Formats: sequence, C-alpha cells, structure tokens
Amino acid sequence: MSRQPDPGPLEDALAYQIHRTARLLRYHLLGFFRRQEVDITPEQWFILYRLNRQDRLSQSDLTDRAIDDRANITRLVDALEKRQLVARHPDPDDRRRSLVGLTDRGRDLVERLLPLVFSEREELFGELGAEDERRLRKALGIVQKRSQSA
Amino acid sequence: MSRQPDPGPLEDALAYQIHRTARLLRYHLLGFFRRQEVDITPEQWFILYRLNRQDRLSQSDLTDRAIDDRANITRLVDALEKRQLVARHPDPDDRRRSLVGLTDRGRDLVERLLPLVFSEREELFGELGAEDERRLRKALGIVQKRSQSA
DNA sequence: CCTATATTGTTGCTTTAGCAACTAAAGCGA
DNA sequence: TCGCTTTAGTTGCTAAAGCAACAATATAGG
Repeated sequence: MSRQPDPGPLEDALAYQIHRTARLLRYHLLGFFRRQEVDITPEQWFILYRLNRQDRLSQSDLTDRAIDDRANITRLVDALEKRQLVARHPDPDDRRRSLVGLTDRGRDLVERLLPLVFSEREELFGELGAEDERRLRKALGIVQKRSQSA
Repeated sequence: MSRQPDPGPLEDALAYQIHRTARLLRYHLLGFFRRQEVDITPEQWFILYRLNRQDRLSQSDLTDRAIDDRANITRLVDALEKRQLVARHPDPDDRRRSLVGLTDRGRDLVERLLPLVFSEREELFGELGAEDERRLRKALGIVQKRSQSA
C-alpha cells in the first residue's frame, strides 16, 4: 500500500551515476598527473589547457560562469602562479584586470603533456564509438540545459 | 606543420562535459533543497536516501569504495548527526563499528522530500526518452569501467 | 561632469574530498 | 595463545568550490 513510487536504490539515480563518473574521471586524471610526476590537479590542468590555446586570458575569461565562481579561479591561478606555470600581467586597457599567461615553464609542461593527455582520452573514451559519443554529448547537453533552467 | 593533433577547445573534451554536467546537477539540487528550506547538501541527501531504504548501515556500508574516502563519510555523518537527522548506534557484534540510522526527524524529512525529488528527477531527465536514458547509462558505465582500470 | 550601477578580482568562512597517520578492534595462522 | 594483518572509524592537512562582503575600476545615464 505504499503511496509513494519507489525511486529505487541510489545507484539507479542518473544524477548519482553522473556524479560518480565525474569523480572517477577526476580520480583517474589525478593518478595520471601523479604518474607523470607533475604536481597539478585536473582543475589546474583545465586552466593550463585553455591558456595554451589562447594566451593571455583574464580571469573572467577563464571562468565558465555556469559552474565557476570567480573566487575559485583566483585560487587556481594562485596555485599555478606559485608553481611558476602561469603569470599575471597587468592589462593596460583595464586596470581591474590581470591577464593570465603561461610562463615558459608552463608552456613546456603543457606541450609535454598534451600528447599523453590525448592518448588518455582515447583510452577512456575510445571504446565508445563515434555514434555513442555523439549521443552521450547530446544527452549531457540536455541535462545541462534542464539543470540550469530551474 | 604542427606535429601534434589539436585536441580542440576544452569544451570539446568529454571529461570536461561530464564534470560540467555533474556540477550543474549538484548546483541544481542545492537550489532545490534551499527552496524547500532544508539545510542539507546533495552529498548528505545521498546518505539519507540510502538509510531510508536500509536502516542501520555501518559507515563502511555507506561508502562507495570507488569514489568515497572513509574519512568523508565520517564527516558527512557528523554533519547529519549535528542536524539530528541521523544517529550513530553501537554495533553489539563489532565494537569497531557504529550503525547509522535515521532519527524520526530524519525519516520525516526524507518522506517529505522523496516525492519532490522524484519529480525533480523527472524534470531533469524526463526529456531523455527511455532509449536515450538506457544508452546514457551504458556510456557512463563504460567510462566508469575505463576510469578505474588504469 | 557626476553619480549610480556593473564588473573584476580578492579575502574570509564553510563544506566536500583526497591523503596519510593513527587507534581500536577483529580475524587469522602458527 | 600470540603475534601479524586487515578492517572500522577518526583526525589533521590540503585543495576545490559556494557564498558573501569588499575595494578598485569601468561604464552608463542624467
């Protein structure tokens, strides 16, 4: 006579599975950086990666406003600056901003890691065929949209 | 003449999209609990949810060993205990363990929230058809497996 | 020009989480 | 039984991240 639908065990919840997958991926990346004896985290890598494609971005440019707080970027850049992988430069056109760019050391690191990251990607997602991957991206896009709407 | 493949902008990386989706979902759930004027987090909810289905679990039982550190469960249970939603009971058969169970207050809370969580789920994932959902779960399963193998 | 508003970034406080060290208690094998 | 190993849980340290308050600067409207 239960009046409530049984939503099943936690493992059935898609939200939990997505959470779990994200955590496992992060954990995998952490292990990868550790094996490479590189003292950075996945979040820090995301920043280095962006800076390698477009040098000199302001911290606002580095924030994905849907998921990032400005304060967090401040601290990630702090950490990278402490490791001398990036440097803050004043923006002559806007004295509130500082433009973040890779140092030579940072650029060397990214160029060393890029091909390895590329093959990690392949290892993680290669089993998905092109069609599976397309569908996965689409499903993630839908969920992202719905999460933001409310 | 670039010898390296261009892995594209960060947004193309599936790992990033999964990370992003997980964060948006968590953020959405946080907002949901806040709207319900319930002072818990999604991680705390995961624990309450499990306890509602199987009362009296040890903290080890509550840890998903692939993604959880024991220490983290200790602290989540601490937080829930402080809010008087769960209680630790000694396990007569094993004096190392404490069995965690919902308090009356905790059970009331879960029963109040369950149907609402159920409809949030529908709102978030309903746009995916049954077939899409099946495929999404399968893809997540594959990625989880690959993340753990290395 | 001057004032109100918005944007950029920082800091402090809190929670989640990984990691390592530790205690206590089981379990196990000689 | 005695010691070795494993398991359960806690605590301290650190990083990621949300939130709010704040300073400095830029922008827009009157």
